[in-house]
Amino acid sequence: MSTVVTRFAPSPTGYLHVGGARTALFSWLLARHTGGEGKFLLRIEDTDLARSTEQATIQLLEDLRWLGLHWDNADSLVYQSKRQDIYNEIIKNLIAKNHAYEAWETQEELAALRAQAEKAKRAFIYRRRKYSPEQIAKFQEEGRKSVIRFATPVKQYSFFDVIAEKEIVQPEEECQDFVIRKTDGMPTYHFAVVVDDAEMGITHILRGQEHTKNTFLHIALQEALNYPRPTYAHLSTIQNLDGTKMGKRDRDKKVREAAHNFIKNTKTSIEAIASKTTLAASRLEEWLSNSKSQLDPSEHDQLMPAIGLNPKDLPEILVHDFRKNGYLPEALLNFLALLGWSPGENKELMSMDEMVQLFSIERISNANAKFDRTKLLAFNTEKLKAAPTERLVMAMRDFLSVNEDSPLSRATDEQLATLIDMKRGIRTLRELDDATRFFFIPDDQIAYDAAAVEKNLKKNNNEGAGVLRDLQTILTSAPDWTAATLEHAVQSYCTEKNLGLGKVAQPIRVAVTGSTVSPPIFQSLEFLGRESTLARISRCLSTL
RNA sequence: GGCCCCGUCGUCUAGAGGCCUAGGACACGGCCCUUUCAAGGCCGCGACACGGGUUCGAAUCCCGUCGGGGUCACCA
Repeated sequence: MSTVVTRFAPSPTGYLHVGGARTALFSWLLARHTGGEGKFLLRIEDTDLARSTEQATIQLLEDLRWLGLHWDNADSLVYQSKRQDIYNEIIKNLIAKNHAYEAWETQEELAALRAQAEKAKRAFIYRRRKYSPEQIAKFQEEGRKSVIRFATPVKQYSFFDVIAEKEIVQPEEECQDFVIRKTDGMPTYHFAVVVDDAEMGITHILRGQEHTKNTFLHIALQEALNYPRPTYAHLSTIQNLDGTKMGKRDRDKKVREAAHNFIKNTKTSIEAIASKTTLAASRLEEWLSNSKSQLDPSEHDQLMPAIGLNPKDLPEILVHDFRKNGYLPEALLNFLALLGWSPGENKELMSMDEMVQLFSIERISNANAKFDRTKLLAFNTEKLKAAPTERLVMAMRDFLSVNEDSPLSRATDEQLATLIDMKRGIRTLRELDDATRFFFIPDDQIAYDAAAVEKNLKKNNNEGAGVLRDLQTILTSAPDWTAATLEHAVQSYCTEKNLGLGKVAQPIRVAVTGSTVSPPIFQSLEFLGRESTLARISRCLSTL
C-alpha cells in the first residue's frame, strides 16, 4: 500500500478562516488516518507579491497550531516565493520543447478581447497568437513585458473526483493557453501548485470546489512535465445561514453597514471619524462608497470604537474569532468535520482520536453546508462539560492570552480551577470570563446596574435594601467564611423571616456583583472573601 | 449567460430498491428541576424540491423542470 501524503497550501493574505480550517482538517485527518506512515505537509503560496504578507503567514501558522493541526515539515516549510529559480528552470525547458511561449498582450488588451467575446455571446478562449519579429521588437522597445503561457494540447481532459465519485470532463474546445509566469517573473498559482505538489510527493489533494475547473489545467501541465497525477477531492462550500458564501467579506460588510448607520444617525462627518483613527479620510470615504473595497482587520479594529460597534457583534468567520470568543479548538474542529462529512451511525461528538480513526474520504458529501453557529455553541458546551478542569485551566490561559484586557488575567491557576468548577455548565470560555470577572475588579469599582438595583433593592419601599442590611449583620458575625457556613446562616434567616431564598440571594448578588447574575451565591461569597463581600455590601447600601 | 457541482426536518446529517409509519443531533415549543445565569431531565413540532418514468416495490435508479452553489484573471 502506498503512503498518503496530503498538504494544506494557503496563501498568506490574512487570518485563517473556517473554510480553510476545514480543508486543512480533512487533509490532516486523511494523513493521520493512515497511522505513522501518512504525512501532512504545509506550503505557503505567496506568489502574489502584492497581497502576501509575512504577518499573515505568522498568523496562519499560529491558528493551525492552536487547532492542533500539526504539519510534518515543520523544519522545511515550503515558501513558493523562495523557489523562483526552480520554476524558471522548468519553464525554460518547457519553452525549449515548445510547450510554452512568450505572449505580449497587455491586461487592457486582454480585457478588451474578453469584452468583445462577451458582446458576441461567445466564451473567450486564448490560443497561441502569432507575432511578427517587427511586432516583438516594437513591444520590447515600448518596454512591454511578456508573460509565459502554457501551450495546452487541445484535447478532452478528465479526472476522477473521489468526492463526487465520478469522472469530471472538460471538452476540448474549452482548452486554452493559460499564463504560467507573470510579468513580474513569479509563476502563477497553476504552475507553482503542479510543480510543488509533484516535488513534495503529494498523493491526495483536498481543496475547495472553486478549484474543480483548475484541475484540468493542472493535469495538462502534469502530462507535459511527466508528473504522476494525484488523487483529487473537491470540497463543497461552507455557506452562511442565508446561503451566501461564508468569507472574509462578511466582516467588512458588517462594519461598513454599521459605519453607514452611524453616520446617518449621528450626522458625524467622515473626517471626524477618521480623526479618531490613523486612517486617512480619503481612504475611509473610498471604502464607504465602494462596496468592493475592503479594510483589513487592523483597520476594522480602529474604526469600530469610532462608530460604536462592539467587536462581539462581528460575525465570527476566522478561526481567530472563535478562539477569542471562547471556543475550544476541539469543538470547532468536531463541528467543522461534520460540515460535509459524517462517520455514519448517528455519531456526532468525537474526540480527535476518534475522528482520525473513523475518517474516510468516501464519506465526504458533495453538497454545500450551512454554518450554524448555534450548533457549534452546543458542541462547545458539550466539549466544555467533558473536559477535565486542568484542560480548562489551560484553555482559559489561552483565552486570556488573546483577551488581555480581561480582569481574569490576574487570577492564579488555582483560582481559575475553582471558578471553572464553580461555573460548570458554561457554553463558552467567554461566559466564564463574563460571569466571574467581578471577582477581580476592585471593590470600589463595581458598577451597579440601575435596573437590577431598582428591582432587587429599591422596589416595594426598599424591601431588598432592608434584607441586605439584615444580612450585613448576619454575615459580619459569621463564625467562619465557607460556603456551607454562610448558606446555613442565610437559610436560618430565611426560615425565620419566612422568605424564599430568591428574595435574599438577589439583593446580595446585586451588592456584590452589580448585576443579577453570578455563580452560585454562597460559593461566590466564599471566593470573594469576607472583607471584600462586606466592603461591597456597605458601599452598595451607602449609594442607595 | 456558457460550463461544472449539488438538492432528506429551520440547520447539520443517517439512509447506497423492501429493515422507512424516514433515524439522530442542534434549534424551536411545552412541562419539570432551580437562589440568578447556564447546565440538566421528560414530552412534542418538524423533511425525502416538483413532475414523469423503470420496478411487484423508489428518499434510494433514469429523464425533465425548478431551486441553490461554483467558475469563466498576469488572485490563489
